Amino acid sequence: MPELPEVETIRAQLQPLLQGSLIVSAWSFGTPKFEQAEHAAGYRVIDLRRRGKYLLVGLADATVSPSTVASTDEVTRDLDRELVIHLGMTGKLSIDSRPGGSSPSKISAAFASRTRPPHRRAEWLLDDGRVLEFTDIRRFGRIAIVEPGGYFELPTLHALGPEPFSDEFTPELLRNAIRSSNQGAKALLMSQRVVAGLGNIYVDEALWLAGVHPKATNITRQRAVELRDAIREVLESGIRNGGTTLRDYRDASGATGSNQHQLNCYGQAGLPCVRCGTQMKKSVIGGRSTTHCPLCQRRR
DNA sequence: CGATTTCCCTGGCCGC
DNA sequence: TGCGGCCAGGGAAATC
Repeated sequence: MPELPEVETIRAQLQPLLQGSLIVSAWSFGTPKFEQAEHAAGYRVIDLRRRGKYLLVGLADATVSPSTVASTDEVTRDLDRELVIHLGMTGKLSIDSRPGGSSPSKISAAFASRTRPPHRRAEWLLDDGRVLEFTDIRRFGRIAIVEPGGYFELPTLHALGPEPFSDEFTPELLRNAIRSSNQGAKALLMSQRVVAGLGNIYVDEALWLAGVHPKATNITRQRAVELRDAIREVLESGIRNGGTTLRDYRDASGATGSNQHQLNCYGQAGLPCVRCGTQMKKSVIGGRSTTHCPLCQRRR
């Protein structure tokens, strides 16, 4: 279940490997959620950015000189398209570096006749013969080609809240959102509208760390500061540890993360709270399994 | 309009 | 060993 730290880990790995590469050909599984991958053919990769759990691959027309690419910073400019990739539950990105042939035509022919594993959903052939591969067992992922910044086709990305590490993400924003909704803290944080990038694991961890009940609809100013800080802390931990691998998650090199060893709340139902010893309780919120400590996370 | 529920998918796991 | 049933869950659509 790739959340912000997992996507950021993958982004950081792929950025130096993909920046400047020309996508000469593309293949997709052919279903609506993946078929737009094919529209990336003929574009050059300018940069890799991330918004929440979305990976944004900046593309420019193939006529753009690769030498101009190296000088681009993270500011979005001179992009002709964006390739949007969401990993869903089981999405993985990898690069096959095997030589695809000795000439461009042989490379293309090899790509066209390539055998693909059962869960491959998209592939992009690069001009040096490498192949960027997208594999997604459960097909909860999503690939789209959009005009730069034109996210209306992807409602969650379109209405995405601020990045958790940005100055825009303030305790006041958090507090106002929680107080002005009946949804409860967890459901709100899961919606991506208040802050971007949290999923089931890191939400449970952040609420536990800050001592906020998952269904809280009110929160003091002080606790809003603590929750803001807790969100940043659990995400930083996730990034530092290369992501959380419970079952499926692998980074772009196929390696597991190690943040699963740092979890204090997610998956701990029935076990004693590591902070106070009270038995952790399981519930269901918005169809997602939820764990919290009834003592540390009281409703107020 | 906001909140809640359902659905999409597949593999792993459990009990019989 | 085989098999039915259940669980996991992000986001979009349907429904309340």
